[in-house]
Amino acid sequence: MKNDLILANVAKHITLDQDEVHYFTSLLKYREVEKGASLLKEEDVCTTLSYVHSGALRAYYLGKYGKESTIMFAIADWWVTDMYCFLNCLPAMTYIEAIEESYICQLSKEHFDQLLAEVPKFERFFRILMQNAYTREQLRIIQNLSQSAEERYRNFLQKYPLIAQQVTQKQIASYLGITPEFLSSIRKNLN
Amino acid sequence: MKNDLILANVAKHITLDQDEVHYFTSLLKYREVEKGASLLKEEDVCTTLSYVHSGALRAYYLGKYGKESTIMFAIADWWVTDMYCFLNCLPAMTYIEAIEESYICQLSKEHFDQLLAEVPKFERFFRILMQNAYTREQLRIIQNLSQSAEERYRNFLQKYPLIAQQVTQKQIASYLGITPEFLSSIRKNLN
DNA sequence: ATAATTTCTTAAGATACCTTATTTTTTACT
DNA sequence: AGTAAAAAATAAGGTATCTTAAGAAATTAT
Repeated sequence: MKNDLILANVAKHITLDQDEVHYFTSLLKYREVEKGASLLKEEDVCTTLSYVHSGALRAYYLGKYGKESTIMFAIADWWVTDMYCFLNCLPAMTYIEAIEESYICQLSKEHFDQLLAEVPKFERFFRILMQNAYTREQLRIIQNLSQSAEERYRNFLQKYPLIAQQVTQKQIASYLGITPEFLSSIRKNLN
Repeated sequence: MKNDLILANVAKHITLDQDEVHYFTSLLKYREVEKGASLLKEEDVCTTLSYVHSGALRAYYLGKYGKESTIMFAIADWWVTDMYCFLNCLPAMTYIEAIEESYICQLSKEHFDQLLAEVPKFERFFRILMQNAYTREQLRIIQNLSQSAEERYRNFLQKYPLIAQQVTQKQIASYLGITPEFLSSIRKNLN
């Protein structure tokens, strides 16, 4: 059934008994998000953590003069939120939008806290989730600091081939920190 | 005594009873690192997580043509390691060196795993540590993508005033992703 | 299907940031 | 204290990447 995917995701790191499975799934709310719709807007208090069941979302920061910087793409089996604002119950600094029709599964901050209190195994689960997120972001920083735009683009294609197919070049450019025009010229010179 | 600092750090997020305190501290190894000495070199298997009791360390990546990119500075009360390689028992991708004479306290990977198994509260502690590291790195990515070098420098000074005093401009430049010459020219034009 | 938007490409000129080299200043060593 | 080494400043010329603008291609909406 529909909980299979998220339960398999959890089972990668911890083993739940039946009661725990039942309790955990009772906290989840499924939701459909149309292509182009916003899940989170800047200044909305960010109250939910989302698991992507299907589709694709994009988290981005809106800078001065309307310049977008893509923070992450989240396709099936990824978790996404404005983590800092979620954890601290603050208005979001970022936007999250669906770049395809998506089906997601949400855990509110309240339920997140309850879950950690009731089923301490989830401390382990989220420790590993945060660990992976941290090391991923750190690698991205290293690459942003040490590589040229072309190298970063090649890396992106290699690391996220599925995402590369689902998103526009404009969005990839904003993830790499370059303009779409420059990405276009990189692509032209690739071979 | 010497464990006070690290215990206060732990106590920010979890409360230990006396046995747990005793067990935890029994796993720690204190170590002095001279200014300029390496704690970790690329290709060494990264087997320890370090808490900085006093002094200052710097983690950096060594890129093509010998270009250094500073990943993080760690002053008193910070934790530092090559997290990805520590967690996965892999040869390090980065270097860690003391930029001042430092006194650190180390937890081996083996003891780290034991600690999590024996005292599950530490899952919570490290979940929060990883969370904070993740959100910090994410903010850094947003700033790297959206701000000019001058803005990033101003931010750095504001966010890490203590670190700014302890490290050289060359090191700050390599943290910001610019050359020391360019940082020098930014500083000249600041007022 | 057609029109309307949005994305992608191309190209010329602009700018942020880099490279190299030299001098001055600060720090480390005996 | 004096010397060697490293860091910081300065400046000229170079390059990666940006800006602007226009047209072609693809996607979306009517």
